[in-house]
Amino acid sequence: MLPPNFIDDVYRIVRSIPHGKVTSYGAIAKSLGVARSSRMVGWALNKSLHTVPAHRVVNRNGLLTGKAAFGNQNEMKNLLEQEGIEVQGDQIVNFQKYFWDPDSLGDV
DNA sequence: TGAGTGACTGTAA
DNA sequence: CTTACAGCCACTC
Repeated sequence: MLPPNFIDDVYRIVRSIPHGKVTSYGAIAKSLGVARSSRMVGWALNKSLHTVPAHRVVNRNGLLTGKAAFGNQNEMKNLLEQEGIEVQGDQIVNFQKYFWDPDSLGDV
């Protein structure tokens, strides 16, 4: 079972994503020790949609899979572009270049 | 109570 | 290269 503070942990990590960077559900899940529950990360974000910069979280392909949750499906793309991230259609260009590993929190 | 669904991922064919 | 399947956990009907 997920820790009761799971959402809070996701909240903290997502908020820690540097400006102009993005990460994936799996990376967050892994960082929390629930690598196999990546879906739960998306679920947690949905619960905290308006309390975290969820637009910085995409799937492992850099695809804006959660854009629908923003109400306006262009909102997520817009937010990313505002941070200097190039988005083509629903996918981040050079995703690997913008990718940020949550585990690098303590590395800095 | 049981079955279906989802902001995912990894592996196999 | 794309498509399919299984595992995962919580929520909703």
